[in-house]
Amino acid sequence: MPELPEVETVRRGLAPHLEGRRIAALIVRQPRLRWPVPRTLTSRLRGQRVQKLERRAKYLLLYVEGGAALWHLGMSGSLRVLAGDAPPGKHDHVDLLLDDGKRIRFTDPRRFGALLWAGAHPHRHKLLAKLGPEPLGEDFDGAVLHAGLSGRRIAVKPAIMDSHLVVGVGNIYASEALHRAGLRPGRRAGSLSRPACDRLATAIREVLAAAIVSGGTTLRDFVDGDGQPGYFAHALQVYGRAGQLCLRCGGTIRLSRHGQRASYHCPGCQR
DNA sequence: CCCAAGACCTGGCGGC
DNA sequence: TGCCGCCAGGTCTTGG
Repeated sequence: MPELPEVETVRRGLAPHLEGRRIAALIVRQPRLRWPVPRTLTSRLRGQRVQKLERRAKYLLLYVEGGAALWHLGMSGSLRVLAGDAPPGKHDHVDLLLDDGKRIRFTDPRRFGALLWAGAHPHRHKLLAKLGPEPLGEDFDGAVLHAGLSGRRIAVKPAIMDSHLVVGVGNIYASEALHRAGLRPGRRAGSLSRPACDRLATAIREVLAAAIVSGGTTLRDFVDGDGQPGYFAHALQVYGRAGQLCLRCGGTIRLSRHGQRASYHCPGCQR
């Protein structure tokens, strides 16, 4: 479900509710997520004041005194703010209760999400230590992309989805960014010229930034209220549009597959 | 090191 | 209706 823009929007929606508040309790109804939720997490968080809610890649980092908890939404996870008591549904695995009576509820039907303790130096945690640069940060550009892709024989699409190269490019935005850059998803990663990498890096940044802007309106309603999540609210140019016309050149969007994942591209304007 | 495939889960959909 | 196979926005782990 959540790609980087969604996770960032959730962070922005949640942070004002969390930061500065004290955690009254952590209720874990279903500890069996991607990895078991540590039994000790409850006592680590209870009574602690939330210092900050940060995002790294698609992970949320909940900082308290002594360290940070690491929260990942997986493929089907969501977090939302509830005002008070509300009977949990089948997939409402975790509640974080705050001292003002609010309840942060984690729902995740597929249980690919994770909730872990990352310690006093969370960025050194195994899951974060080897991640590539943030796509919207200063450490990511065409040069980094070019260096990371050179010599690689795999298709460029799965290559840019590898979080060791750059984080936060999920299946939807990989297709969208390649379309924006005019590159076929099946192109050998190592065949991209430096200018092509410049275009692709820029496209990745623009696509993600635009999704954060548009996601901010739809997803915030979801986090705070009872609207529907706005994952498809963005103006997608190719993703999910097989057989339809390309909005740029009028070609017909094609569905292909790289690895096990669906890719969409326009043969007319992507080389 | 590189790459492809498998693994973890549930739910929704189309087809018979 | 019911069952079956396939698909889904992630990403770590394994095996060649």
